[in-house]
Amino acid sequence: MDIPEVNKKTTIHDIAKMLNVTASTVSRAMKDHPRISKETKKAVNDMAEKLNYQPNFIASNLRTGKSNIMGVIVPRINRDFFSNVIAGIEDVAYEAGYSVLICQTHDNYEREKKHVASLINSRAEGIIASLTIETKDVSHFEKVKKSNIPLIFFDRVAESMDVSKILVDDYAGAYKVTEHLIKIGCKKIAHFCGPMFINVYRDRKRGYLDALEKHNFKIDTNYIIQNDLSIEAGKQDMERLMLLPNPPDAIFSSSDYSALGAILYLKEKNYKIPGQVAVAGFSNEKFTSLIDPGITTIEQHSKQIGNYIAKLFIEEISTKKENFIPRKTIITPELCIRASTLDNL
Amino acid sequence: MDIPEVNKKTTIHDIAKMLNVTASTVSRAMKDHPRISKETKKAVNDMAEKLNYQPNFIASNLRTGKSNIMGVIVPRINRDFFSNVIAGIEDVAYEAGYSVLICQTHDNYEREKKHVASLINSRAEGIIASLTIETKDVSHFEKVKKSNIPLIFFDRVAESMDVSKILVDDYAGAYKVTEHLIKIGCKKIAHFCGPMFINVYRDRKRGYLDALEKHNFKIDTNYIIQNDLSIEAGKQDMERLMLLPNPPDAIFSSSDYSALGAILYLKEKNYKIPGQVAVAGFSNEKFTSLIDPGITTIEQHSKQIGNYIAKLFIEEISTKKENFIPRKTIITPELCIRASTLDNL
DNA sequence: ATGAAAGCGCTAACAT
DNA sequence: ATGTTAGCGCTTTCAT
Repeated sequence: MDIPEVNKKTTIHDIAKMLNVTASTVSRAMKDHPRISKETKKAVNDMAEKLNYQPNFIASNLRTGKSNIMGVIVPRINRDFFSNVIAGIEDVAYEAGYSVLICQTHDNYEREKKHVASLINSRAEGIIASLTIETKDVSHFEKVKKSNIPLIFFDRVAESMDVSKILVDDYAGAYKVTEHLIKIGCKKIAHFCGPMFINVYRDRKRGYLDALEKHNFKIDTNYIIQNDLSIEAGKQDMERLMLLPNPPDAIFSSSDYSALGAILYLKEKNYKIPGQVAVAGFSNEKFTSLIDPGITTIEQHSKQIGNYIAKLFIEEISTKKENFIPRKTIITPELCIRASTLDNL
Repeated sequence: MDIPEVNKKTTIHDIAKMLNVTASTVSRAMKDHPRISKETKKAVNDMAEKLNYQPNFIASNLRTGKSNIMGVIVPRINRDFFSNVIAGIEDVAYEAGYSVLICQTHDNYEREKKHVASLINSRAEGIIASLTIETKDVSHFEKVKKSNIPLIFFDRVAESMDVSKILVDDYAGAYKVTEHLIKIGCKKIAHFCGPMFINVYRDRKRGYLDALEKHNFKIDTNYIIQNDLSIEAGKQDMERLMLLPNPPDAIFSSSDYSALGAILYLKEKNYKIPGQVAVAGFSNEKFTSLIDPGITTIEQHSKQIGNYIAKLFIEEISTKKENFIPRKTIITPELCIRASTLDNL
């Protein structure tokens, strides 16, 4: 009463048996090995086709110790910055024969830990990561290093770790935006920032503060608000700011999303943007150019960052470990001036 | 001159040797096997920790024939619809112990073929896919079936294939939008559609046509334009429409992106929206609620679709093949009325 | 409660 | 140009 094993997948042994050769020959024929005859190759490929043979990557990976997998861990895939970086990585990776395994943490620390463990256990050949907003302890990434898996951080990086990092010059970006706001005549420039243990938010705040100081502005701590940088937070905190006895005439937000929230609030209350309040964000999310008014923001060259990371990864993999020196690369971002800060007079 | 093998990864054999037990015992101890003593388990786990042991999923997968991988293929990950579906899949999948392997095709047919092959070869336990805009020949998906890998399509599906499909009722969505435009007083309703070999665009067009007929509208083929549904296409074709001798007073676009393009053009030329032209899209992309005017569109319940797909997948996997009957599920979408169609009088 | 042994499917060094 | 053989790291049946 046994059901015939119709479900069993074809292996190279099945092909070998049919052709009266050995598995090695089949294996070699499939990889176009130079000293397998043309006829054998054809026979093998035809038989493979006929039997619907599907090579088993798992077996091959186990044998060769190579998985050809590049793991990428990002907070979320629907942010333009991250999806562009991923697209940039993919282009280079596919070209070089790697698969890209995309993992999103949804900014959840536990999920980040799980993804990292899973990538190590799946023998990913390298891990590219941007930290969650919650990540303080990076011991899970230390394990990656210990396992001799190349690790590259970008954007939200673990500064304590001795690995390659690709960063946007957040300080310079923030400085440029702030200086631009000063130039168009803003006198009371507020700032939304994220948690200070994240490098990007810390650096953007520093850029903001330094630009103000450089231009002899007095720092008003009431104008600096830390929140989760969501649209909702932008709305609420913009309201808080506008209800101050001395409300600001500009807001520089560390995120386009909270900048958008600010705009939504200001429009609802019929403030003029710019005029009464100028608004600037950070990241050049697609929507910043679509809404009215367009939001002044910072372009981070995300796709090029992705290309660069992937190239760096391939370089690191193909360099002997002891000869590879981790490097920090800083990309200079660009100011995109749009209607939200065209003039504040 | 030999470099000591410091790079070699710890295996269960190393742990076994250290503890004077066998690999079987270590393997069992790690999986909390009932008849391994508490002490042995503790010793094994401690030693594993000490030697920085990382289980090799590849070896384990090869042995058990299970990869625990759910492959998801979508055109692009930065569309809200797809990223929400993915998030919905992830929630259920992780809960059930599966990893989700996200693949994006960028609407490129060759990439779709590669992803499919790669998922088969990596022994993914199931594939969930939404086709590229270019896909006509689905023989690569036939191979998935032949390899006995459960396959589920959603949104852009291969109708010819006998597998489970989850669809939004595009017809009903389009019908609702069109009827809504009629109700607010539009007399000349134009339509942007995508390629007719894609089910969703065909169904949306049918819904549009049927609603018009139902209300005794004469169909004007000049008002129906097929394009790639991008922002750019929306701009250009809106211009074409407005330059007709008898321009439309409403546009229903099969995509939010081309609806946005239409709005950008209309705003630039100072048409009143609505008033002169009402605009509606499809998909409820986030930006539709953010721009001014908000765009009337169709919400597809994307996250729930993801949850549902993942559950269906798990059901299919855990059902004997001969007992599983593929089913088609149709989700009813919802009309979201926003400022762009509030009234056209 | 633990050990011995076989094998998942593939590759590659070493034959011939 | 092809065959032989061993083994990647793990699981699991059968044995004790």
